[in-house]
Amino acid sequence: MPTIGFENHDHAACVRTTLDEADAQCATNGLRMTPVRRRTLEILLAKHRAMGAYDLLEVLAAEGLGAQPPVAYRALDFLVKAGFAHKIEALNAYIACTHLGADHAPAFLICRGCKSVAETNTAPAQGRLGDAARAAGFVIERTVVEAEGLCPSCQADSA
Amino acid sequence: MPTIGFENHDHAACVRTTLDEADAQCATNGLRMTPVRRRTLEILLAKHRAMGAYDLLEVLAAEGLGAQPPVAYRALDFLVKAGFAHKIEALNAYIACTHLGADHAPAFLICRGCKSVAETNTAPAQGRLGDAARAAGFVIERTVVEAEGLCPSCQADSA
DNA sequence: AACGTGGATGTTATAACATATCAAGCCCTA
DNA sequence: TAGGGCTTGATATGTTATAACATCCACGTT
Repeated sequence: MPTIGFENHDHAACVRTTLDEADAQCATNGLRMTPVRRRTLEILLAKHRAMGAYDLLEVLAAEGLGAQPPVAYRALDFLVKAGFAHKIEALNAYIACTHLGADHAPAFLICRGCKSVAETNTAPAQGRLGDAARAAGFVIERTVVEAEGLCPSCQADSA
Repeated sequence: MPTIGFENHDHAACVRTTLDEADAQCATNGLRMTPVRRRTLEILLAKHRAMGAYDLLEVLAAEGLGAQPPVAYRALDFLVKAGFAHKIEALNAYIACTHLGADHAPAFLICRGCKSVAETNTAPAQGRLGDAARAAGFVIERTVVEAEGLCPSCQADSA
């Protein structure tokens, strides 16, 4: 599973195939991919960046898809629960999943220069965190792993 | 470095020695441990739980130490920058550091049952996250590692 | 076709978290 | 004792998130 985020790629295809995959997963799992939800995912995919709920809401509102905060939060909750998007806790923002279909514990590399976010993955239960949890008798259900720093191009800029 | 949080311990002593250590570090590093800052740390230590900035503010206000949000946020910023406290991103809340003095990359075990938080540590740059960062050319400056789940006593309760 | 159920959406309001800004005070030190 | 820099006081506002309740719509049953 590659780290996706800082390199270039065929973006239109990436959006299309991910939407298709999400549709397929909804069909398989009995989830309802409604217009607001689908458009929300599409916006996140197209932007390819972490977006605040209100940034998203602005776009939805301009398209007549609902102008109140709960609309955006409901759509995001759905996408996050379904695994189609992730919340970046350090930014209070949301981003489309780039590893759709893979059962993964996501981790993020967040550039403080250009605000881009790359998704990769971890196996937190296998490292020192897992050791500590086992030692404490703690059962891990979900992990948040985020690294802030500088992406290659912002390192070059600051040099 | 042990994981601190779910087990019992001599709490009064833990508060006292940590405050002393923080005072000592301020003296060493030319930081100013003012009344608001010291009391803020003491409250966090005594509570021994993640607290929202407004929970904290309520306590400070009752003691005449400043009733407006910036007072709490400034004190928390100072403590976080000094390494005396940490922000739990997944909760938008703050907790006193239990590993004061150690140069550490903190990690947290957050119980969704009783809301208690245990601090442990990680070496994120050494695991898969570090591998992914190196492969992407990303330089990590700070990491957020948080695990949500159930502590031993809440597992027992739900069984 | 009528009906009931459950999920999804519309809408209002408000809670919770966080910061910008500017004025005033304190402390060191030269 | 004057100046600079950090700290605090105070007002206002910005940002993120949810509670609560009404309405709608798809779907399966009668």
